Amino acid sequence: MQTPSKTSQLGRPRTPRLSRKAIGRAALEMFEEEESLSIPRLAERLGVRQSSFYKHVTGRQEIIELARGALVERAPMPELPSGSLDDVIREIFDSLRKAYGLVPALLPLLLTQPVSHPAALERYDRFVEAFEIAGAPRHLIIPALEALDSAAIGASLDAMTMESAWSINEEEEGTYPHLFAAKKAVAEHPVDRFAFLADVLSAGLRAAIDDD
Amino acid sequence: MQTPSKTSQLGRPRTPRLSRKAIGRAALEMFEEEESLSIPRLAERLGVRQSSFYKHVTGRQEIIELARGALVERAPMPELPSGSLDDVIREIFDSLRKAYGLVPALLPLLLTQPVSHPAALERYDRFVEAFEIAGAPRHLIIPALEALDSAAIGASLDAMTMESAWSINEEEEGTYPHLFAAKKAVAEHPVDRFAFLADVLSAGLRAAIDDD
DNA sequence: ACAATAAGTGAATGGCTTTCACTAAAGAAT
DNA sequence: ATTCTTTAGTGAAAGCCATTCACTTATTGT
Repeated sequence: MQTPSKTSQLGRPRTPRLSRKAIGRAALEMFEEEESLSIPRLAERLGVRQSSFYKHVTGRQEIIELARGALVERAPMPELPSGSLDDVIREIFDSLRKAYGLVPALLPLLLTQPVSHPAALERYDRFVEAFEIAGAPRHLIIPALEALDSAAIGASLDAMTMESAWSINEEEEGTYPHLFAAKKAVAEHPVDRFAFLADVLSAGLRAAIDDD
Repeated sequence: MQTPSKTSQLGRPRTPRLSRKAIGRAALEMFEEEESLSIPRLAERLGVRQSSFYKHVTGRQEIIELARGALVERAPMPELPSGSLDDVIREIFDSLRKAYGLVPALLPLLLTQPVSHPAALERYDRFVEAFEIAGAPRHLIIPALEALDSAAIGASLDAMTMESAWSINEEEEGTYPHLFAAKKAVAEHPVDRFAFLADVLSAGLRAAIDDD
């Protein structure tokens, strides 16, 4: 009479070891901690073999989409201001950047595939609703949302690429004088990029929408 | 006396088969045609073995940076308007989107590493110069340029992801009613995303800059 | 009780990037 | 001119990766 310490793990387990939700969450954690996704390493994290994933998911792309879902589910839906257009724009942008800021490594991968996870679609649906309530013309809502989304992603990535998006040394000061001076100026007089972008988007979107 | 049809290709060739410029150009072409970069396939294109690259380049990342250089060198520097801020903003945005639109597959990879190719740095240096001439405050030039860059990348990627960034079927109309309606509205009343973004950025950046 | 299905495994395939000892030519020094 | 050093390309291999598939064991439906 031995404790069934059989670790052979063959055949169907009595209790499920995986689920789409667990996969999404673990993938998201992996992106945060390792800045990349590897299926063998994800399997290790979950105490499972790599081939097991393919019972729940068609491939890598789908795991990435599940990570998007996990990201959305982690950040609670913000109070959606039935407020002014300005409030709506700032609230959405803020909500996006907060989520994206946590996992910069995931962003380039999210950019290359359409949003299909239900939790994410639901979130965007609410964003659209807020735009409607604020009185935005319906045909401009999608373009506006796309603009907010890429701006939030771009800013989060810029924030990750430490130092600067342009890598130049001291000795190249003479080669790129204007760029160098501009970098120096912003170093001496730092600008909060998120606040700046929020201002730009708010003013810009309101102008574009009112012109309609 | 035989024609030296020896294809053994061993040892140093009499005339160089590779150069950083040729590698960058070929990589860019490969991104355009195959939407990805693989070193073995790039070697095939250039009639060379994969290990040869490592005599000219430290690795994959550097090849991507050379592709960035090739992209910049392909598009001629636009006439830089010593004009109004509005002109400068639109000219830069247009120049960026034209370049990026040709190689959407490359963009996510460019996003994740700083600009270091001299041709690219030189181009950005001129952009900064144009901002200076237009009278933008120096510490806001870099943030403004970052905003233009991410917007151009985001819009080019959105344009690639055919149909829509949000993938929903007819039968999900009820699940995401606002999103669905907004998609329908923009389908019926199409919006040129680049023109829209140009308007948003122009108005937004001018407002943010004038507020200073 | 039994068939069908579902979840997990193990092994293999074919792709990828990078490294390194090797070869042959070019360029520098004597 | 000869020799030495450096340079550009090769070939083979190591160590990753994602994906597939025949197999095993449990659960579910009849």
